[in-house]
Amino acid sequence: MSDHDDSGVYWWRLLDDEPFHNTRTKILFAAYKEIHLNGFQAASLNNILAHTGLTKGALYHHFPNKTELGYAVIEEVIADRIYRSFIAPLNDSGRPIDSLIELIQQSGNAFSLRDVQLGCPLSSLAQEMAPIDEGFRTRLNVIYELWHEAIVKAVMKAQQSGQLIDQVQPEQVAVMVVATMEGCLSAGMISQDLSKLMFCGEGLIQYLNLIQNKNN
Amino acid sequence: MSDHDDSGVYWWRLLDDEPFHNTRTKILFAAYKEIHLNGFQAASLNNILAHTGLTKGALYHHFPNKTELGYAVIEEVIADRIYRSFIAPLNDSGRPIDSLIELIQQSGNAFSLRDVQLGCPLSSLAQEMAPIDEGFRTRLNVIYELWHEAIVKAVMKAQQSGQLIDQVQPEQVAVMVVATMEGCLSAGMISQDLSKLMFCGEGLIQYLNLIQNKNN
DNA sequence: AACCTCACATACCAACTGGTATGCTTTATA
DNA sequence: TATAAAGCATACCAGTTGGTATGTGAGGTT
Repeated sequence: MSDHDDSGVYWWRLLDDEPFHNTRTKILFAAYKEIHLNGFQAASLNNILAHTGLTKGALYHHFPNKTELGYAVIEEVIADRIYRSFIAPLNDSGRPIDSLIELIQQSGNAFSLRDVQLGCPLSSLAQEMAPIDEGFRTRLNVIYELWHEAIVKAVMKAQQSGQLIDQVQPEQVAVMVVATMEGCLSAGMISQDLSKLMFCGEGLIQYLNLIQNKNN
Repeated sequence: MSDHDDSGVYWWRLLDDEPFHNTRTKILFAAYKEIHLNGFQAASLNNILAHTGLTKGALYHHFPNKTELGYAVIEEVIADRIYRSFIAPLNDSGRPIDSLIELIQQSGNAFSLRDVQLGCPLSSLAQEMAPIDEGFRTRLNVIYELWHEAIVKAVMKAQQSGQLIDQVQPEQVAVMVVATMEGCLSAGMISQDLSKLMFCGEGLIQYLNLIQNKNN
């Protein structure tokens, strides 16, 4: 079950400048893959080490235990990818809602079938660990809040320049956009159907169009 | 981690007529709870049996292995609860969108804090098992498709009686509604904040209002 | 009464888990 | 150059896992 090939094209592509050369980072990314595939609890330290060629001595030299390794994966790998993929691109646009729509479209198009099959590492970890470990929950929650904040800013900017209809509450839009994006990914994953994911994303885009003023 | 009290009020309340008296069902529901708490892979058969007072002989008399037990939990417990909570209530309304909105509101109000902390058993199981076991994925997908179909019917009915704006595609609305509902639950779970869940739900309701014709 | 099947209980097992104690190099420091 | 510390490797451990082989009592059948 846990064996796999690493040939999948990830939408959160690895960046070239990431320091893969040091042992700690090797373990961190191997752990990220294992966790992404099998979940945290089912992730095997022996598997992680087998993929890196390292041993248990190396692991426990850099991390005190499995739980702290999981925390580090969240803070140093997952947070970074979410930020680069969904938060950073939102900055400073004249028409923030349009650039949000564009971001959703681009994200959707970047998914391979394998990406969709594996699901979103953020939401799957949240589903698994949030109910049973506060350390996981708080660390994952930080990422979600950063994400929300970024969208809130964008919506408020659009609001202030009169691009939105009256009833819109920025925080509500933010929470809903994030929720729907992850829900769309989940729908694509469970159906293993990329078109279903895109279809769902178009629904979200329709919503974002409906809250915009037509006469502007 | 796996110990817990069973005092939580579930929104998918157990119905009185469910046959708890026979051994198979006892195991089934104990397994459901364990899986809902810890996920399937981390669910311990020994824990399940300890909660029922039964032994391994009983379990392996009724189920060939752990995986088949998981399948049975999906088909006989989870499917039933989703159907009763979200699918059956959608039938035959004069104003289907309004009754869908009402269903969303009622569901939201029925959540206790503990319900939200635990998350949705359907989506958490999907996140965990869909990528690594086809048997789980297909069985969970059946539930989602039934859910989608029911909403598609409702939207088409509203469409045919001219209650919706032109751009609406029923299947798109269906996929998005389900996706957003689960995303809202996820947002509530990760923040451990009921108001965030409700807030997200109101966003979805706003969407459902926006796709309705105002002059009707 | 003999027999058989069902419905479990008991005892046990190999495999794997996270974690630890110790040893060995290499590098930095003094 | 002596010494300390960092950065790993090796070997090992108790606990837990899913799974199995066997035993046993009740109920029905002939």
